[in-house]
Amino acid sequence: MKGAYRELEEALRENVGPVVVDRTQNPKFGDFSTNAPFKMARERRQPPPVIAQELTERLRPVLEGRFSVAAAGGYVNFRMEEEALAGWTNWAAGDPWPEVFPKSGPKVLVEFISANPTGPLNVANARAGAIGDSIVRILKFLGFRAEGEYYVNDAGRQIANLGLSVLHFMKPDTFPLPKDGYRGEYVKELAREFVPEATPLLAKGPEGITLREAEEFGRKVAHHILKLQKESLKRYGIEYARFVMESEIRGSDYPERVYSILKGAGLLYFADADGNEANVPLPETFGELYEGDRYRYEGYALLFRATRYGDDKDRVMVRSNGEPTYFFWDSAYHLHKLDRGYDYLIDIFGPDHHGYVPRMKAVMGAFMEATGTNAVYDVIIHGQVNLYEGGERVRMSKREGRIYTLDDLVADVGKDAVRFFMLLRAPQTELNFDLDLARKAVKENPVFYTQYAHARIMSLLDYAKANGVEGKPIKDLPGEERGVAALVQYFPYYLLKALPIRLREEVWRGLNLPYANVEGKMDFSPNLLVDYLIELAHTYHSFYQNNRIVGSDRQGERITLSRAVLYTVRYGLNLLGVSAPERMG
RNA sequence: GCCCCCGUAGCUCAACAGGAUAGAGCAGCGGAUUUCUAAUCCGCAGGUUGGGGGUUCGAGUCCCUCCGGGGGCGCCA
Repeated sequence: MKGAYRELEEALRENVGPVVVDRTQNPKFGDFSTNAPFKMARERRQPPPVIAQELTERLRPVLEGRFSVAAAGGYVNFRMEEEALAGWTNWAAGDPWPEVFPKSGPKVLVEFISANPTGPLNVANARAGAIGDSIVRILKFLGFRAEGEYYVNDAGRQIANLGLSVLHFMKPDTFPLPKDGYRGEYVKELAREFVPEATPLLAKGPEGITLREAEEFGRKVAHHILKLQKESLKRYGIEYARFVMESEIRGSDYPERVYSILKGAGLLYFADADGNEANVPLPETFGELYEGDRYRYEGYALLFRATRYGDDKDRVMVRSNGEPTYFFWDSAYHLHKLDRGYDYLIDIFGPDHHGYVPRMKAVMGAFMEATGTNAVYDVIIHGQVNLYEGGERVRMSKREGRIYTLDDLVADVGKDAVRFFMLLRAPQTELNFDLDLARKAVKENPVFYTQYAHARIMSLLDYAKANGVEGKPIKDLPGEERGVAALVQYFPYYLLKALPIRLREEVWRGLNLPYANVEGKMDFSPNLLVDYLIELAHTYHSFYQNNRIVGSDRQGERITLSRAVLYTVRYGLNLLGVSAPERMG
């Protein structure tokens, strides 16, 4: 058995084609509907109601016993037959969700957070983490081979900076704090911990230390910070398939490959200080840009013709002083990803990285064209997070040390509330996070409200067991029971809705059903799943309030119904990274 | 100046690929409790979807334009 939604999709796709199945807005139209007749009207030069009528007659025998089918204007509406719905509910009460979709879909890589290992994770990282991890979980659930990945910028000037900052707090009089140095309380703490590693450097004094030595020391510190970040992530319920170190990318042959691919495609050139293309021939390899540590093309920057791929200016890959840009190393990393054979590569960036997207898309476009690789690359920019407390915006200031970290947030309101709240709105929108509300165990708090539905059912099942009441197969669904049962069947529907259309169609394609080839943006909407869970919780609370379960003449059936809700809420919360507690408080 | 996101009920937000009467929650008002967890439920009220124009059988959704809020525009990361 596959559940009502999947059975309907399959029947429609096999008999009509890749049409859109919707939940009806108004229950009087049934449970599901399709507006396919409107879409087919133009091509077939027939009015939608005529097509709707025809489809209705075609589908009736196919869906016999499962759905009643009715044409209404240009729509075709489907209503789950009571006996069939009873069967699907019995099925849902058997904890079926993990098996609903086969696990052999497209390979997807989702990169998220990738914060610099120079300090604790912050509130924006919490948003990216909740979104990214949830997307990976939902994709896996729907059969995709999805992985989360974290890119660690453990190399370069900022890491040297970190090292020098730590040295400064060890010997403030001897070692000046570098410009753009790190100064939070945590840096002082690191200064206390890293004395043994720093001893040789401290002896050399600020003038005696090379940039490379500062960076090597900084990297040790960075890896320690990364360890702390990993612990934060663990407390936050996020698990990655892997962490990729920038230092390893730098030491691999990927920088050389980036150079050779882009040069081969005629997409690199030297520019003078004014940005004008210079008549200076490119060397054969990336390595030949240097002689030892010396840059051979002093005064000339190496540019990538990003404008050929839609960016509004060409982008610097190696500065005129010979130092490659962040963009260059990131390109190497992304080439590495591309080489690993994913079908979809998704990056989740914060709103401050907005301007960075066109150049990444440009270089990825260039890589794919030059190497003949065919993957979909897209970037999700999530909105910023505003914390509110006591009705006022919580102002943060790095300089004054008033920063609110992921750890603070989790310690304050709990992992579950943070993750739930972070997913409450569409990823690209701004999010107002009400700390007071998140802390409260009241129904206005949607996390609590939803978890309570789960705990309530657990408690009910205990009570039923103690009273010798067992679940019985459902045969009919009178009164409010139907509404509860119907909503359970929407679960896979909302999982699909959380995906961009393109990936939704991949699911059907993977099941060898007709599918639509859809281009377009990779907009994920885990917030729709969140809304659904709140609605399911509400519907159950209402049913529970109005209907006695144990002791009623339908006690066995109502236990079965409650169990169907239980597993659905549990899996739903699990996909959000939120726990499903057995009891509250 | 250019680019991106956002603008829907008093507040926070939905509206799934352009489809049916724009939906929730909170706040407000009125009700329900010898409970299988009232940590809950039921009801009422609340809208010119920022303004204007266009495309369409049909627009909150697409296009143009204006207004407002946020973000980005570096040989920083």
